[in-house]
Amino acid sequence: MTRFPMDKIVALCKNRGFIFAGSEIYGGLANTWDYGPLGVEFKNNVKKAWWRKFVQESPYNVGMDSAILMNPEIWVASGHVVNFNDPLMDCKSCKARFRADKLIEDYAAAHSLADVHPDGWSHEQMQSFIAEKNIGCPECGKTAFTSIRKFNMMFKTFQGVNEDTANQIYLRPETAQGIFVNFKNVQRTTRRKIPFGIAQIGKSFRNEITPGNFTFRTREFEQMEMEFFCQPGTELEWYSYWKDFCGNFLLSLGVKPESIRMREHEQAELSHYSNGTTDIEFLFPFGWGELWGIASRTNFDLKAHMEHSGQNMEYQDPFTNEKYIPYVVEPALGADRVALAFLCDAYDEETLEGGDVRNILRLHPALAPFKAAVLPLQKNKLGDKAQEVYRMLARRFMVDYDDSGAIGKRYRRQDEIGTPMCVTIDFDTLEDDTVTVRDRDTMGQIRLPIGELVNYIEKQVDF
RNA sequence: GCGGGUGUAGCUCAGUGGCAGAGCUUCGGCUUCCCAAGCCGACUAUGUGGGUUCGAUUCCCAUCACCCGCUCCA
Repeated sequence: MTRFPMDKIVALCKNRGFIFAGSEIYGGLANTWDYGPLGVEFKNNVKKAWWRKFVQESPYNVGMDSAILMNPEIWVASGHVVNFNDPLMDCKSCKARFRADKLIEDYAAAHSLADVHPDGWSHEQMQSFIAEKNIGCPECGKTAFTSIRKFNMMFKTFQGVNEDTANQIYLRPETAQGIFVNFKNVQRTTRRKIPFGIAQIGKSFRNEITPGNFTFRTREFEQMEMEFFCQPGTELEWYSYWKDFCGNFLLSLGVKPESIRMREHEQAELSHYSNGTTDIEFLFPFGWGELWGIASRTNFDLKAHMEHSGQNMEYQDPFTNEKYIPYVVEPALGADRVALAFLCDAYDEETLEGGDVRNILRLHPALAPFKAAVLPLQKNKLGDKAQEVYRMLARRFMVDYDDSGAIGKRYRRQDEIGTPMCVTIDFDTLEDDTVTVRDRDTMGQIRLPIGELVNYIEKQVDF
């Protein structure tokens, strides 16, 4: 299978108005990206598809949209204030930078110290362990490190007029907590019985040390997360249910089976609160990258909020009257990331008989920015009729209109932005109200009455 | 944040201490009318800030951005 380099994807995105570099006229701002006219349609379609499968069609789930700014105590309870930072240290000799916990883990693995897990350690503990064991720099072998500096990945800002620490709040580093703190509200108002899930799409912010690879890792990103609440003991069944569900979601939207794989986390790799985690990975141009994390999180989050806020987070089973804190399965997906995956998977170049190359985005019609383009074969005499067809379709779908240049050139333009169907108006259209519908992938053509167009497109766009 | 490299038009590339060039793209016109045809015309650039100099796109410094390596987990 051909993997095209990322440059090609980036170039196409910039040229055709999918994604632009952020703040460009001021020299840019590292790793920020703006979605252009086609990009926003495309990304909205990705989100719509997810929402349809995870909320609209789901017998279990409901949706919500929580605030980005939240009470800072939430991040204390969730562990983000304490744990969401990287303990960094630099080698004084070769200037290489390392995470102290990684150094210790690697050392423990190399020396088969099974009971050494630096996850919960303080900086002092880590520092003295490194000194005690004389752990050296993996680059140059020297043992002189700077002291550990903590780097919290949460963006800080201030609420109100006083910029002092009392007013300091965070931009959320994940959307999940907005769901957890609303668990009772949602359960009560929707009268849901467990099992049920709450889904949310929204922006999150992480001050990553090393973002990069186009929109794969950015400091501002959009998440599509779902927290699924279930009875303790049933969580692993649901965990495997949602794993399959997520995989099927990607395949139903045209992701090539060979482009994705499931990677189950090893026992040692699991977070301390998780009893099962799987990553769905995608083969990006730069290699395999995580797309979708599906984690069985036990009752860690609800329990933490219950203890920290003093509010009861228990659910009472209406049949058995048993009270418990629900267990949670969380499929968390990056919207920008999965959009990028769809783009990489869809990008194709085809060499035609004449030798020239056709660029095609083989996006699933449900995801394509434009569902169809209306093209009059001749501008002056067929323009009115074409406009009429365009207006009719525009009431139902995003459609493009193009009357400039040769017809073949216009087909190519649409191929490059992933438009699945081209509706061509010719002189016969004026006689019998039929049009040519040209297919992006096969380049094949069929003749359809104008009256059947909406239904035809509707059928193609479904998934 | 560290090490190495690169910044000229929307894109791909020329070029010079003294008026900045080509191809493609885009737009307009003519022509054609079912797969990037042709002809005519038009728009658009030395990343940013400072220094040396009579004069800097060119030389120097800083800065910003991008690319390649160390990074992690949406």
